[in-house]
Amino acid sequence: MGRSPCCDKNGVKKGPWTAEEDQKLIDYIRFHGPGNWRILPKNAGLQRCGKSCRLRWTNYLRPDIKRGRFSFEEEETIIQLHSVMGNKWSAIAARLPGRTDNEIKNHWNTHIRKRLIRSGIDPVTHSPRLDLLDLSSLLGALFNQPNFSSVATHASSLLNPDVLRLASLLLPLQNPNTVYSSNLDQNLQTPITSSECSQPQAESTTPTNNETTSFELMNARLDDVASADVLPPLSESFDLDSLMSTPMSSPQQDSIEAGANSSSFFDFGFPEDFILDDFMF
DNA sequence: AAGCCGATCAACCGCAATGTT
DNA sequence: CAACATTGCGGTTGATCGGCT
Repeated sequence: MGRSPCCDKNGVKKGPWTAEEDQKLIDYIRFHGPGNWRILPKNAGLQRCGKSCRLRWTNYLRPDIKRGRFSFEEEETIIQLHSVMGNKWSAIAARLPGRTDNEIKNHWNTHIRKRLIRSGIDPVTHSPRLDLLDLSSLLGALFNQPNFSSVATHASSLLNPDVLRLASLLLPLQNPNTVYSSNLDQNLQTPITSSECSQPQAESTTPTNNETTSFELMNARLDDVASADVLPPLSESFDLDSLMSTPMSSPQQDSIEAGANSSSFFDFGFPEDFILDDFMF
């Protein structure tokens, strides 16, 4: 036996409320007060489920509801509260007089969340998206260190080892002072805009060697640079998805897409011999 | 003018917590 | 204490609208 329905589905209207229905509900609650939602629709002469009446009242008809656009201050408050509370919309709404949890949730999902993503901020953690946004800068600085091995030891505890290995492959291992480093230095100084990211950048990043890129060769190559105990071999299950999502708390697809759009990760430029499919197992 | 598409938001659904018998 | 009812909450859906082609 499943859970009994909250109301009898037969004869119960669904969908948008009419002005007449709204008026009936308002009149009833004005006289009797809210509550007893199960019997309310019958007493008020409404062909609605009690749950639907409660929702309509709390989210739309309540006299203390403030409607209209969210002010800048309200948005900032929501962001602040969300960073502490997460998706506790009712708790956030309790601190924003006149706003309902539903309204705040909708506004978050349609406006604020997208704005944060565009700004390179993870809307879940409220931290800068270091994994994608500044990965090239981070790794550029890392690989240009003269004492790379010791730095990598520390970095490997912070980053997905697969990221480090892939980045190692993409960097000019035999000649670290080629166009790659200048490209990376540039990245350190100038943030990449999304429009810039969409531009192909292959011409300045083409390596000269024509080695084939296989899984084994990759590991062998990396072993020349960093000792194996610093960087473990690429895991068999490694793929770009894991790389893209590693430090991110939210697996939501559009976060990934937005991150990729604004990311400077691919500004390394792939060597000609780099076969992306080699990473797709 | 018509069709498509993305954004928005009201409303719904399912589940969990809480209250009542 | 168990069973059931009610309420609250967060995620999701779908109708609507406006911009674009």
